[in-house]
Amino acid sequence: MGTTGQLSAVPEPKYWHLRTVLLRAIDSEFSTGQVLPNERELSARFGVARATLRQALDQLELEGRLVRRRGIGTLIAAPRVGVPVNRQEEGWPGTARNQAWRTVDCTTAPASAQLAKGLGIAEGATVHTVRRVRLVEGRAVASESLHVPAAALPHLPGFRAESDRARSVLRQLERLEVDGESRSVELGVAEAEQAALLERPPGAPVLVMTTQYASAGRLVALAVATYRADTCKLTFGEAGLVEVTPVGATAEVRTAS
Amino acid sequence: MGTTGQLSAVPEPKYWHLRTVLLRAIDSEFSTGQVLPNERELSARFGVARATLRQALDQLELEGRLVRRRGIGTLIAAPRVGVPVNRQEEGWPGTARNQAWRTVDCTTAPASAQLAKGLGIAEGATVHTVRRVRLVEGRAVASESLHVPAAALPHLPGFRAESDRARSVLRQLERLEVDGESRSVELGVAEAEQAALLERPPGAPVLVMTTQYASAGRLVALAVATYRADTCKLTFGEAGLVEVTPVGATAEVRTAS
DNA sequence: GAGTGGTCTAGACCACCGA
DNA sequence: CGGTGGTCTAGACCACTCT
Repeated sequence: MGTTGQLSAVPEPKYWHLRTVLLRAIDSEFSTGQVLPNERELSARFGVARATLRQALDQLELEGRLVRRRGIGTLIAAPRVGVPVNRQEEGWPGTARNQAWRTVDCTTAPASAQLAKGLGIAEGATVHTVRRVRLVEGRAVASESLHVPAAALPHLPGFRAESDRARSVLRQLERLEVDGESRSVELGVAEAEQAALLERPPGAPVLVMTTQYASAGRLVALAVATYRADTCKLTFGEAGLVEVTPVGATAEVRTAS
Repeated sequence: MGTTGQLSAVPEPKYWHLRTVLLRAIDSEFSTGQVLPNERELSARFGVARATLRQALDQLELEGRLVRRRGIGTLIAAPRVGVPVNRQEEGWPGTARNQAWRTVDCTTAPASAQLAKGLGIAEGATVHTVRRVRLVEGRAVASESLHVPAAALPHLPGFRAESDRARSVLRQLERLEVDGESRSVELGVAEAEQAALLERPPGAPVLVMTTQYASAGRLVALAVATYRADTCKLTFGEAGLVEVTPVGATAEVRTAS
């Protein structure tokens, strides 16, 4: 005994310790938008390899505390914006005067097996798909694919320009009196296409929200929305019982011991 | 011109390309629980450094497609389980015959500034905190801190054993007729303590769900729950309009082009 | 002990940004 | 152009698990 004699129960990895140190520094000594020293200097200052330092920064970026911009530097991130996902706030029926969504394109095609299952229809049935981007303060925070079976929209006018068709689909949906919805949220990463729409590199973490809309007991739409996980906090429920909860996301909520 | 002459618009990083290749392989050639070849062999097979291969595996793990176990290997992950977060399903009022939650401990202490703000009470006011772990099929999927101002529980009996006090707090809350809730979900990473409860290493990605419960227009509880992002998909709303939507999390929902 | 994933290093080159 | 973060390499050692 004594060869590796240590009292340290589980020697914390360097990068994790570094993360903690940096997190404290961020909380106490820096403010939003401020740039950190560059990675080469930080790694030297802490006496670790650059890769190790980067591992710590990766964590903090995942937590939404840092933003790294190629060619610029590493900045302190602004607190995440709360994005309401109520049906009303979402501006979904009510497209008219809500600038929060920008339509990208609209396609009509037979449903894939996967999509058919999600919509509860037969594979190959015709489905309209509207792709939209959600904007908050001018920045893209989410991209959504809204799938609507053609069968659910009996009165859709014939051929039109793409942008017109998108509007038609949304308006028809609005008239359908959606009376129920079922949502799920999980973690994902942005594929190339999504990433481009969200102005992020491929592989960026996203919150994938899948919503089934029902009308008169039947599914009438399936929406798959990917929200930037770095900048977004999804908010549900009766809008704002009390103002946004600023309780630390990751940091534990502690009462004095 | 011609010095770096390439037609490839944006040369995809190797690790991202690798991820795509591996993802296809996972989808087509492997099934849940199966183990992949080890990292050294895979990196050799693809002709990349091990670190690069690991970067690709990191992505797939974040997407919940792989599980890596030290000393064992890299396995194909089971599909994420849908975890309902309705008030009923949550077994929150209704603690009695719901085995889904296991109480860890219960403390009573003055509220920190942060916590006070989240609860809309004065800093230093007494708050009961019940920590619980949510189990699904015997596995811990979430850990929750439920904060309840003492002022909201007028009839709480005096001193008791910790486990008894936890029960009392929950039962009192149950009688309070919660009539509203406001939730938010964001991405975080597990700190040491959470990580231990969730049987995950520190830094593991989690979905942080913050819930404010109201009764008669007043906030009566604040819950901060961290769900394992690797294995969980949070499901909201009128439980199951249709069965679970198996639409790919990250994979785009595509209609034939 | 043999095999696995986890951490860490020291260095290189690239892509992007601003001056 | 110089400075930044992003990618990639080849190697080392550690912690863990199973046999």
